[in-house]
Amino acid sequence: MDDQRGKPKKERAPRRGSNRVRVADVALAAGVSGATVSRALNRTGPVSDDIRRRIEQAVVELGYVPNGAARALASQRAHAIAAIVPTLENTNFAITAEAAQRRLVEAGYNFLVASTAYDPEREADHIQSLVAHGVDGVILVGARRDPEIVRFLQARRVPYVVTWSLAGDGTPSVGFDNAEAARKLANHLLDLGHRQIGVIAGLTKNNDRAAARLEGVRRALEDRGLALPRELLIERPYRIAEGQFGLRALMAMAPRPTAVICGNDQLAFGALIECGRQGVSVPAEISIVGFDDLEFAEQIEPSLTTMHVPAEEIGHRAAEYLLAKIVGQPAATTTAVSVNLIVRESSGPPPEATEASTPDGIAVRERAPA
Amino acid sequence: MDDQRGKPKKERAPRRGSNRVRVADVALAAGVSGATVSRALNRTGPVSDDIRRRIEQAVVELGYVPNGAARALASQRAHAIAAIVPTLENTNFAITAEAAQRRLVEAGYNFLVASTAYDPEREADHIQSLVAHGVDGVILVGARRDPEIVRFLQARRVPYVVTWSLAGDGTPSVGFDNAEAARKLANHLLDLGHRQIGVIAGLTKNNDRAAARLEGVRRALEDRGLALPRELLIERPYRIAEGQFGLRALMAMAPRPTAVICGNDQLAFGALIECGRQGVSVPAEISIVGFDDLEFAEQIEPSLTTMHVPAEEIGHRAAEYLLAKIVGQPAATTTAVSVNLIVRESSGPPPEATEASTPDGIAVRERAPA
DNA sequence: CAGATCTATCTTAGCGCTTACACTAGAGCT
DNA sequence: AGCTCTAGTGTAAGCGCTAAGATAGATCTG
Repeated sequence: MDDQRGKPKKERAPRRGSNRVRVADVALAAGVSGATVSRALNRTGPVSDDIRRRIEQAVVELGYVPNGAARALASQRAHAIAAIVPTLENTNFAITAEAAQRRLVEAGYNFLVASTAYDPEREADHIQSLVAHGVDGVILVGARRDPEIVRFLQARRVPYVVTWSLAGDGTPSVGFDNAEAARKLANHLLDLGHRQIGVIAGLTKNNDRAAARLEGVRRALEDRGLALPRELLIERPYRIAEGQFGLRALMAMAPRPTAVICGNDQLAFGALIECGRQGVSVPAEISIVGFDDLEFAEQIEPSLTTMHVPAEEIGHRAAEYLLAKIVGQPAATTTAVSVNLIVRESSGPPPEATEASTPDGIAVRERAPA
Repeated sequence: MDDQRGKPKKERAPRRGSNRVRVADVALAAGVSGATVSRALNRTGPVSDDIRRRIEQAVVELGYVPNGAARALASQRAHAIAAIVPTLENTNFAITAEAAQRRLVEAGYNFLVASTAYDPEREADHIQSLVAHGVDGVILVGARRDPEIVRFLQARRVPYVVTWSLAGDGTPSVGFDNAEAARKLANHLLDLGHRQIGVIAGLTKNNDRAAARLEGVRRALEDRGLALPRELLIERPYRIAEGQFGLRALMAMAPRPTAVICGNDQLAFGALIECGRQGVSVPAEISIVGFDDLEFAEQIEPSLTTMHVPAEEIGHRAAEYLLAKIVGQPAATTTAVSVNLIVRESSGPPPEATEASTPDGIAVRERAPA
């Protein structure tokens, strides 16, 4: 090379980088070029068995570990996928994330998480930042978000998949129809004879799942000519204490509901606990149903009737989808996982059941006989 | 449309990379060199106010976002930190991870997670892989692990911190003394007069926290001249159903314990539920205590006496430690967070309390009076 | 058997950024 | 005035890896 710059030409400073083993070292040891090492290691081109063996041996002997950043820079692939969830405190999302992580790590990908606390802006920020940092795919929760951020993802050609919801439009998603599931839950109660049904929903503001569940309940009621009176609907954050609060509020209503549908199990646990506290017997006096089927649902007293959601499967399939998409394989845009109504002890017929409704389906005021 | 590809002397292939805005573009727009842009953006050298302003404006106008891989490669810093936890299903670890993530993202770092399912080998694999991929720091759970992996971390000069335990040796850690905390819990029961104490511990095999808690209980008993008979100790995975199992087993023992210490709240919930199911009144007939203070602990009937652990604080401080370490700032090697005994309804004096032990402290066989 | 076709491998040019070092002015001293 | 500093900027050398194109044999083929 030349030396045109400055006359004194000082010995170039010692290398900046770490002193770790590099492809060049492996190549030298195996007596081949770096390109061949790369090809052998990434199975990205033909390499003779003999050479491949020599390379593998050299890798082991030298303890070579590829440099992720360099690989990412050169190949434009970070080998990392991110999940952006509302919160990890919700066991469901934790389970979904963990399942995705398991599958991804197995496929040689790293897994990043970020949480939004249900704040769309934070979600947008995270998406931007993670994509900028080069993740190869993104797992999102919920189908509702600013179209701009969707365009951003598409423009950057970063595969993404929505979970816990089914996206109507072309958006890739793995989840289930929250409205339909909630409708089933409501129908279970309606079929048992309940007509005064209260709802303790999750906050629907930035949560399409919560909103859809509520919508599903409304639909079920409408199908029977009933409506959800405003005073029987309570929206609260997903916490046990809020479920307790919700139940107290509902019990204070004049036409006291004979059944309460909760936006998730967390709220239902709270409701159940509050019933216990107030000496209201479940399901004799009131039925309570939840949604998600957390571990506790089966164990609590009385055990909780709820909608089982395969949280783990959602994570697994979302990972699967991205993995396929990244290598350009076709993959079903929409994957519906099945949710199941699990009827347990917390739901039963209303107090003075069968006579409780008039022919036209309008709920009749309970007149406590004593 | 195209024509450039023609046969005549292949014009260097079109650039491989994305067509995104790069520093060079920003530099051009701001009329400075790339180096200055880098310095301005990373505050890594002096830049005049005027130029800084021009650069910032160009960044906004062009929508420049730095390429993480290139930055990582050039600077040998990935701006990413990983947490390796046993499982995210345990709300405690989820909370710790989430808190760390929040702090880290705030500081401009990405956050990776991997879970081990309490398998030391998987933990080692994850550590290797994540460090190889260039993370700048690692958050670990528990202080016990193969010295080799610790050496690896040290050799690679990757800062790491252990959580949920306090490491005796020089290992950086933020947590608490599990043994001491468990000892307090046991003392609470002993002070109430219990002498027949059963334990449903977590699996201690690859879990130093579980082991330490058990050890703490043993120590408390020994301090009063008591021992933990083998048949009163049950080790089970951290699940509600296992707590139920454990309680059933304990109830079948001849000297039926008057109190049960559970390795965590999960197990305690199971025990509590099983008591309810078997009609054993808590705390009148038996006291149950847990460890962790999950959300449910306060709400369950009867509410659970347990050891409160600041899971969030642990995550926050662990992140803080790594952040400091990465930039070479000093940081306390050991951060003890405080745990607190929360006495609730599930613990009380033993059935026929005060007379239950002989002067020398040896528990007396309960002879059911009927 | 020359030319065409493959195959396995090497050469080399980046990927987009940071940073060591060189350089230029103006400020501060003596 | 001559000198030393320092602040602000530019130049260019990589960081460690991948991948396009070039190359050299080996294998066909008519």
